[in-house]
Amino acid sequence: MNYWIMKSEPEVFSIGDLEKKGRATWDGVRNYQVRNMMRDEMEKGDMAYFYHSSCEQIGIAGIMSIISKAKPDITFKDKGKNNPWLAVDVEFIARFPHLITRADMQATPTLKNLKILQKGCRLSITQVTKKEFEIIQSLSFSL
DNA sequence: GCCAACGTTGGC
DNA sequence: GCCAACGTTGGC
Repeated sequence: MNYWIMKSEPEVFSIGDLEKKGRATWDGVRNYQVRNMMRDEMEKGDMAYFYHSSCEQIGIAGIMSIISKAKPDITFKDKGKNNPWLAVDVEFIARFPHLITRADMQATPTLKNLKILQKGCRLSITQVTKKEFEIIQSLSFSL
């Protein structure tokens, strides 16, 4: 069982959109490092936080689970080339009553190694430890 | 909107 | 395979 943080711009796809749909395909990943993680390390049953990026309120908005293995990303449209990209299906679990902001996480010393907080991190999906996952969950209650 | 930090591309 | 130029990401 693995734990993840997955970024999305809420103007494109938000936790509210996922809540309405219940399930969705996490597609559009166009980074080989991220693709390889999806292919090699993501498993059905993994847990993931939904992170809102590039917006007014940056931070973790809720929880979802991974409900499929990596499969071809059908949003890739380039006939003549074979499709290197992958997607996974996710399912809504919960929306946090209050967003856990980036600043909240930066102010938490035990989260200082979070990849998402490192300068220059542009990976849309990063793995977190079980410990970090639990610390974030505890923040959702204490804020 | 700015810009640093990456990733990708393409000529050599 | 090197590396400059370019494009993209994403916090601020």
